[in-house]
Amino acid sequence: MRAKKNLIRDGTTVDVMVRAIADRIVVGDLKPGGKLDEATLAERFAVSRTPIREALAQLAAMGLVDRRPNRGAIVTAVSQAQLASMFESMAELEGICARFSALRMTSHERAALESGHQASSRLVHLGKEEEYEAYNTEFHSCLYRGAHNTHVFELVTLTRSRLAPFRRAQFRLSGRLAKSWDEHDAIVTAIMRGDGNAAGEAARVHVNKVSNASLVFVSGSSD
Amino acid sequence: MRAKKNLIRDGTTVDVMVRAIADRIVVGDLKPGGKLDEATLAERFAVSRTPIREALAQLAAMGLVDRRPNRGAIVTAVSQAQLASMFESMAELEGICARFSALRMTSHERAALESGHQASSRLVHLGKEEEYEAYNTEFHSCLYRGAHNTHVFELVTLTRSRLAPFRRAQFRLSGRLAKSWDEHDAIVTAIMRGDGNAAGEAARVHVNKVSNASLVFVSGSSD
DNA sequence: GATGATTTGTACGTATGTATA
DNA sequence: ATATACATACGTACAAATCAT
Repeated sequence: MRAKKNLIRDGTTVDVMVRAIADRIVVGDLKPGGKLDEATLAERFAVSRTPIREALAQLAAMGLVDRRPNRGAIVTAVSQAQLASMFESMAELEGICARFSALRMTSHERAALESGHQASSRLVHLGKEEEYEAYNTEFHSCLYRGAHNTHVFELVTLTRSRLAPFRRAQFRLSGRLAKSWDEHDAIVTAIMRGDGNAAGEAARVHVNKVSNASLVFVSGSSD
Repeated sequence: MRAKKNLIRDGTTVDVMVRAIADRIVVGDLKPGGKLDEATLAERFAVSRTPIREALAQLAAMGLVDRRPNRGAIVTAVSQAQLASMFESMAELEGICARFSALRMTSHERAALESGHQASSRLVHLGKEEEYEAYNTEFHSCLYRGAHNTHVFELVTLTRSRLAPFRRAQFRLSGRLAKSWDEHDAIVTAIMRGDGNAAGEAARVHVNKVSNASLVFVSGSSD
């Protein structure tokens, strides 16, 4: 009887729904401000309304959807100001992670960070945007883990997931790939030196650059 | 006019349940590690299991309860290490708020902060712990708002609510009241000067002191 | 402004999965 | 290890509220 759920490790149906709906939001399939009809979603995923409701509640707690009593749920429509505040928070949180990483990373973690970073230069030279984006995610995850603070990890992960819908195509801008690597390099160098303040500052600068790129992208689109 | 809505905004019963259960946890009525039986809670609050389930889901998203598939929910049992990481996060977040506050508070906000702070010295001299605690909450809320960053506000509020169960009696320790005021004073002074870095540093120091006091309390008590 | 239609909120029943003897 | 007991997860039914006409 386990044949059905063998593909991916799915705990409960609610979790599957959370990921499914979140994906549709992140991918842009469901647009900010768009209505999320429980019955429609239930039918679309061939489940009852109950798990959909719980999934929406969780997504609301994550901040991805907005849910008003008796009036249904919509994809969270973030204002430009709110978006800016989220990017600013992200920069601060990453700054914290980088600072802590510089002070606390194990030698193994440092080695992994550096080797991954060096290897990524190849992706830059080849202009492999997709692959660099994947590496980039891992790079930042290294910083989050390297901070050795579970709560900061949760906060930065939460913020990152909330920002996800607005970070598409961040590497499409001219020269962002090479610049991103240089900024990573500054962070890595500082961490290797064990210079927490420098690492934090470099990370803040880096994320702020990404933010500006994304904000330009978002405001460029018509909404 | 709907008379009820103006008094308290108790939209849905789920929200009421969230607050009710959260209160019982924060107050210590439900202890970390304690089982949260849906049927029992439903009976206790005279509602069906459905809103209880949704409330538990939300509380799980907030991190106050831990919910394992098919195995029920328990009040989140935080390890000493996790608790330390949360306090550390809190210090960082408050540092960010104080730094931003120093740079961004309106003149009106600055005036309110300073006047409240000066007025609170009276409470210290009179040894009014309860009232000072209430003021202290307001003081920190001022910093959160003064940062003018909605996302940071959410993060710091979330973290604060998670720490709430462990912050009881923080002012019972010898001399904490006067020391707290002095630390506040350093923060306020830096903000008035518009010195962001000094304000951030002062806030971090302040929260770390509170953390140490609370950690001693937690590890000292045997519940 | 009232009424009908649609959608959310709550109650409850059944089955599956987990823990215990 | 098998079976039994029990709590949870999901589905369905009904009530209440919102909106559209």
